[in-house]
Amino acid sequence: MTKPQLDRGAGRPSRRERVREATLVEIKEIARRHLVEQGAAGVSLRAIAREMGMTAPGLYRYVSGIDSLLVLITADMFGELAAAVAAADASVPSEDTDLRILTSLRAFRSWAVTHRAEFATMFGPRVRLAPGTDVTPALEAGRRFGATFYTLFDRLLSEERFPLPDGARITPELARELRAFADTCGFSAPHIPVEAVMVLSTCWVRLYGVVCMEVFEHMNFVMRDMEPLFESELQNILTGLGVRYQAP
Amino acid sequence: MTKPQLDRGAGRPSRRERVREATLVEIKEIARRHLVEQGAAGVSLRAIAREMGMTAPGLYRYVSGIDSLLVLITADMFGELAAAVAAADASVPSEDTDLRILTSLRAFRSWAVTHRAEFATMFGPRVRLAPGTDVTPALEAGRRFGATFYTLFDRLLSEERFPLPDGARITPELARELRAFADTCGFSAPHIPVEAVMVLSTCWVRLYGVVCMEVFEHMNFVMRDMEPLFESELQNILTGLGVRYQAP
DNA sequence: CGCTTTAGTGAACGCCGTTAGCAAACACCG
DNA sequence: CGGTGTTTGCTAACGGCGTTCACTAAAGCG
Repeated sequence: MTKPQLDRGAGRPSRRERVREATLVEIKEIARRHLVEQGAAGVSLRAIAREMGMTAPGLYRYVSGIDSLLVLITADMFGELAAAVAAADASVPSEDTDLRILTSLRAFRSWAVTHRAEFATMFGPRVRLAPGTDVTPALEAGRRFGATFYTLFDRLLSEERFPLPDGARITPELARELRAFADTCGFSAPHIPVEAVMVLSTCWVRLYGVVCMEVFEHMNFVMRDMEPLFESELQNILTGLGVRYQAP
Repeated sequence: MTKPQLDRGAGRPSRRERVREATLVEIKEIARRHLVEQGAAGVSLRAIAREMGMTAPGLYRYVSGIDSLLVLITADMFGELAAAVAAADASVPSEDTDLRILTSLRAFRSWAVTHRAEFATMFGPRVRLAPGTDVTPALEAGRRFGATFYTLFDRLLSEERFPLPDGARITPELARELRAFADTCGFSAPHIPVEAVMVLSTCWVRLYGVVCMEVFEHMNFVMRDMEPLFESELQNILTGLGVRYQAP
C-alpha cells in the first residue's frame, strides 16, 4: 500500500483543498437545483444543508451567507450562458459571420427559455439580495458574457455590413454615455465610433426586450407562444444590420 | 345629539364596511412603503402588523396571506401607473396625437424610474410569489393599463400615419399569435389587421426593453444615465410610426 | 336586554439566516 | 510515534417570518 505523495510543489491543490472545492461545488449544485425547482425564494441554506446531510451553520465554512451564495451561482450561470452561446457559435463555419450571429442570438434565447429561473436572477431585478450586497463577481461574469457578442459585432463592423447612423442625431449626452459604454467594455477595436456603439445598444435593447418579455411571462395571457415574435424581431434586427436572416 | 341613521338602502356601505375598507387601505399603504424602502423581500405581514399596533394573525381578517397582499398592491400599482400615464396624456391638447403619444411614453418611463420597486414587481419575474398563486387581479389591472396605449395606437392607426409592413413576411404562426393578442386585448377596432398588431408589438417590446434595462440597472456599471438612450430609442420608435418627435 | 357576527389576541408550529462556543478530524512537525 | 495547530462541522440559541387554531372582547342588531 503506497501512501499518497504530497507533491503539491507547483501550487498543486492539496487533498484538503480538493475536497473543500468539491463540497463547495456540491453546495452550488444543490442551490442551483432548488433555484430551478422552486424559484429564487426557494433557495435556503438550511434546505441545502439538510439535503447534504449536514447543518446550516456548517455551510458558513464555505459561503459567507445566503446572499453571497446567490451571487456565486449567478456568476456561474453567466459562465454557462456564455459557454452555451460560444458553443452554438462554434457549431457553424467560422467564416460565415451571418450564420454565426444568427445562431448565437438564437442560442441566447434558447438558453433563456430553457433556464427561466436562472435568467430571471441574472437579468431581472435584484429582489432577493439585500441592498448593498457585493455583486462584483456576478458583474464580472456578466461583462465576460457580453464580450461574446462584442467580438461578433466587431467583426460585423469591420466588414462594414451596415451604414452607421447619422452622428449628428446623437445628442452630446448620449455620445458621452455610449463612449463610457465602449470604454468599460474593452472593445478590441481601439477607436470604435459612437455611432457603432449606438447601433449595438439599440440591438441589444430590442433583444433583451423580447427575451425578458417571454421569460417573465408578461404576455402570457395574451400570447401563448412567443417564439414567432422573437423570430420576427430577430429578422428585423439582423436585416437592419445587413445580416442575412434565415428561418429556423 | 342625532344618532347616525342607518340609511344604507341603496347598497350604501355600513359603518363596519367603511372602517374595514379603511384598515385594508392602511395595510396596503404600509406594505407599499415597505416595498419601496426595502424591496419586495422586505414586505412582511408581521412588520406591517407591528407598525399598525396589532398582531400578524389579525391581518388575516383582511388579507388571505402575504401572497395575495402582494397581488393586491400589484393591481393597485397598475392602476396608479395607468392613472399617471392618463394624466400626462390629458395634460396636452387632445387633438395633437403626436404630442400625446410622446408624452404618454415619457410618462411611462418617468413613472418606472421613480417607482423602481413597484415596476420591478409589476414587470419583473414573479420571484416572491409561490408558484400557483392566483394573480388574476394583477393581470386584470395590467390589461386595463395596456388599454391606455391601445386607444392611442388605434387613433394613430386610423390616421394612417405609418405604412403597414408587408403581410407576406408574417409567418402563419406569428399571425396566429398576433390575432390572439388583438382578440384578448379587446381593441376598439373590430377588425384590426395583424400587420398593425405586429407593429404595436414591436414598439412595445422595444419600449419595454429600454425601461427594464434602466430600472433593473443592468447597464449600471457601463452607463451612468440611461435617459439619453431612452430618448434615442423613443425617437427611433416614433419616427418609425410616423409620429413627430421633439426633444424633452 | 340577549344573540350573532366580527375583530383581534396569544400560543404554537415549522420554516428561515446567522452567531458563538465547542469537539472531533485532520495535516503537519519533530 | 506523539504533540500541535488548523479545519470542519456540530449544538444551542436568537430573532424574524407565514400561518393555523382556539379564544375573548367588542360591535351590530333585533
